[in-house]
Amino acid sequence: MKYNPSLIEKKWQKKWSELEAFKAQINYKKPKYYVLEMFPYPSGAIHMGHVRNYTLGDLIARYKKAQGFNVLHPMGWDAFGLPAENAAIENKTHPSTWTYSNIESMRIQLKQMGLSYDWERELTTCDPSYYKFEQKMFLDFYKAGIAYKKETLVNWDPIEQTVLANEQVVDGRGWRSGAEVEKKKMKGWFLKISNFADDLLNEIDNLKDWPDKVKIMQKNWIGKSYGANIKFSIKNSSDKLEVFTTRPDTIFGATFIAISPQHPLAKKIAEKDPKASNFINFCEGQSSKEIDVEKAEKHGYETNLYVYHPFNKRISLKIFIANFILMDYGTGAIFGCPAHDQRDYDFAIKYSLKIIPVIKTNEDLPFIGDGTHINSEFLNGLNTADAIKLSIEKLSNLNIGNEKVTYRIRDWGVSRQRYWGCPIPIIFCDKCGELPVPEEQLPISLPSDVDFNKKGNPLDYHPSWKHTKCPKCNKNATRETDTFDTFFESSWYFARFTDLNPSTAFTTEALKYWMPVDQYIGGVEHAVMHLLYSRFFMRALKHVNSLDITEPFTSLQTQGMVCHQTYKTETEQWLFPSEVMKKNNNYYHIDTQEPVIAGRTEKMSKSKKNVVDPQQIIETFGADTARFFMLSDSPPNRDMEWSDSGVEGSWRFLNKVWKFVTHLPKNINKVELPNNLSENNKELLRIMNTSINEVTKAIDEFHFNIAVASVRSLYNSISSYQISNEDDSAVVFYVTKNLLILMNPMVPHLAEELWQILGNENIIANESWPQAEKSYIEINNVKIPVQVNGKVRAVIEVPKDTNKQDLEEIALNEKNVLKFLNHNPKKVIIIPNRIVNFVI
RNA sequence: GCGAGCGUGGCGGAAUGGUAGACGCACUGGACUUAAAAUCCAGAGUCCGAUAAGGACGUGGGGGUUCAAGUCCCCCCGCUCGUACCA
Repeated sequence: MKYNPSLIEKKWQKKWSELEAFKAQINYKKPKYYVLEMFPYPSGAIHMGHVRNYTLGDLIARYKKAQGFNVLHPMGWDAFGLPAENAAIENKTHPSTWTYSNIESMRIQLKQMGLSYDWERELTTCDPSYYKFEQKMFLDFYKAGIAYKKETLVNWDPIEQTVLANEQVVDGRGWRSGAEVEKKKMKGWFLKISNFADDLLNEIDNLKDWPDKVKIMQKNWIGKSYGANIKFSIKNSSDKLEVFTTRPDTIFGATFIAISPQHPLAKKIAEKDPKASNFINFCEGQSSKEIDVEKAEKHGYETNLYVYHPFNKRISLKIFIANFILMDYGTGAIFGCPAHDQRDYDFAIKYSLKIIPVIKTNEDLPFIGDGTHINSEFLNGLNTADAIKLSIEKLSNLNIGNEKVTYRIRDWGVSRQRYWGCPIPIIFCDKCGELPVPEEQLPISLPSDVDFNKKGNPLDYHPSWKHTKCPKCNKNATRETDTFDTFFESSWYFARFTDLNPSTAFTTEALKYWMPVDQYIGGVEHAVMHLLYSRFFMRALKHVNSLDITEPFTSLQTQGMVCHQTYKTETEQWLFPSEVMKKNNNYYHIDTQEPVIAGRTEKMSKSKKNVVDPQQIIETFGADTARFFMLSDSPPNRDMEWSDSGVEGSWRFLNKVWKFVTHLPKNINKVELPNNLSENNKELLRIMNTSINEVTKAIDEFHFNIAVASVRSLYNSISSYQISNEDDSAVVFYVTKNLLILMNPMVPHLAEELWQILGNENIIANESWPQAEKSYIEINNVKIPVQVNGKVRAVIEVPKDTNKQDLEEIALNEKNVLKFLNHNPKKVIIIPNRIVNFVI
């Protein structure tokens, strides 16, 4: 009987489903474990990134089940978003039709992988039964002052008459129309994440099982900084200009003032100064992406306004309007101290402004570090910390400034001017103004009869959808036509999985039992936004008494990307790996035989065609091989390279295991170990118990590649074991059973089938995880390297815990050690069971 | 630009500050076969040496701490992720 994955995989998938093997139990007394992988956008087909993500989660889910936990392992669809609208325009299919048919095919693919999901808990975010709850959440936020409306600048495509996402702007032009993108002021809805900034920041330190890199990125994103606000008096005016600075100590180095083009003062200046107005228009036409703002050449407009230096009225500083000052940060105005800030320095050089050093240094300017203050009147002689403290004290004594904490994080703009998203439940009435939709009218569903051939937002030009009655005065009114950012849906789906109750978003008991998610797994690209929004959302929902959770994810693991070599023809056309063949270390096109250039290994992407279709792999080798390779190749949090030969290696290994187990003598099915174990028996049991420890530890530490290596080693030991009597057979049988249990989370179909072939009646999915027995693992002898000056010159084998004296003596009997010890050692370092090092 | 991460044989990777290269891929030799594939056995970081014993070098580059550094510290280079309307 040959290993036939397509046969056995279908068989066991059916069996698991019949037995409801992975259904989360409603037994709130049992210890629980909630495993979750970031749910996918239903793009149409699963890709290798999904296969990796979901294999990692499935391994954990099956492992925790074996350890006796009541496991919740659900799956759903992040189903709103731009691609559905793009497909609607390109293929003339309705976003809903397109999305739901994609979900159908992807669900089939996920099932083919044998993932242990509780499919009864599947959810789809574009379904009104899901999004109706978030309309209620929004209304709660609105009433609690967490949601508000304000003006922002958006990318406007004048030809398409639509707002463009940042990714739809290519080199300043609309991706479809090619028109130069304009900036348009628009009102949109925001959530006050800034109100929670301190708590979001402080609690990061309590996220013990999150990767440090993610925690650091979130801290930096929130960007809490301590400094001062300083009110400058404007010359010949009663107006004040307030600036924020983290370095009030450098105030005597100030040589200019710069304000954002969006600053109210800039607008006031522009009213009387057409050149200023032109400059502001120019700045607003520039990209507002952070990366573009930072990289753009610095431009300033020199106004004819001055402010007085706060501590010396004889000094006045000119006000510039500058493109690199962000209105969203601080007060939208800064004082420039070129000697001690790189950007101010660049600006000062460009506009020939004075540079006054106020910190003593021998280094080149700008000097950013700490030091003794000079040219700074009352701050002279102080270091940075003391100077900051004293300058703030003086400012507040004079009533022209105060200590100030500022955050980099901006409020979350949740409005999108698109059709395929959750409608925002607000009504505008000419008489009564802006009003929340009464709760009994929820959900506000999307209309299905929309036309994507017209320009603009389908919800806006739909003939009837937006027209409604004012809930207060019953006169004609209109609906909000903006829909939510799709991060809205993904900010609470994990809590929804705990109970899909149709009438309420959450049920307290289920939430209390299942939340928080014990293990969350997804791409590192979500390190900040999705994860921070989710953390914020729980706090916001708690604030409006919807639930009582602060942190949604106890442990987080971020997976690396799946990469593959790239191939190009000599005419620079990308090729799929399936179009390329290798012959004598050269690459050729499989059909045309033309030479192919093999490029570097990069993240799999459709544009470079370096993708391998999981469907193909599953059909050729089976899901278990795909899973096994995914786990074996690289540690989960690093990038991995998909290679055909690696897959074949995994396939070969699974075949070996299959052949070995199916060829075990039929009569060896013994449950008990023999009473008198031979040395060989003991050695095999030692290896097995060591493997149990290794695999367990590796899984707990998320080093699944090591777990795989350990399983392979164990197999190598079993398969090379010489069976010479019945006792040997019994031991081999016993060890093989344990091997299968260890392999089950990795290759569940194969494990089930072989388990059954060994004569077991229960499924292996219900077996308990083995515990290593210490008595087998203990060893008598250890090998210790002997070094001379840190270089290994011999290895000695000695009884465990041999004392220092004996170790030195034994080491000094080694010929090769003596060869390098031409005189008495200056120092001898001996750590029992570890090392002997002679220093000469 | 800013923030974060990563860099170890031909390749993927392993290594509580204590024998660098576990486990695998590719490769080489052998067995089996008319032959090939598959399978099994063996070898293998590079260089010197005899294919041995043994030695030198070796974890992106440079410097440092230490009896001992892939691991800790400083500087540099390269690649990747994020950068707020892609998900």
